[in-house]
Amino acid sequence: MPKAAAKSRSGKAEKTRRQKKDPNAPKRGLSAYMFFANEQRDNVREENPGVSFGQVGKILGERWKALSDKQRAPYEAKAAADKKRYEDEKQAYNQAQADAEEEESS
DNA sequence: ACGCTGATTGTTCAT
DNA sequence: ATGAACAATCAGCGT
Repeated sequence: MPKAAAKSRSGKAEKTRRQKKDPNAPKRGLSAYMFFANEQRDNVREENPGVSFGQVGKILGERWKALSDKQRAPYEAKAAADKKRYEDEKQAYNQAQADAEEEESS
């Protein structure tokens, strides 16, 4: 194991509370679950017809972990690729900031 | 140097 | 259009 996350993810079951305060918020990349859900969404719904989002959502999460590490690998790979995408915006964001600063200095 | 928190991402479903 | 469980993330900031 590389390392252990000794914290319960900020422990906040709030909700999609976002709304950044940055000018061009470099929204991070998607996560492995996003890609996994993209592929499994139809599969899960296929095996669980009639299940409302409540069930599908939970089942989806259960199956997600049900996969083997190498099974999630492709999704993680996408997540990594997506993160790269985010890197680009984050970089542009940093640069834009520096640029704005320069302008501000002007 | 170290760790935490917050912000974000997409699905489905209903309203 | 948005919210909510489901999971990952991980980059920036503060101490």
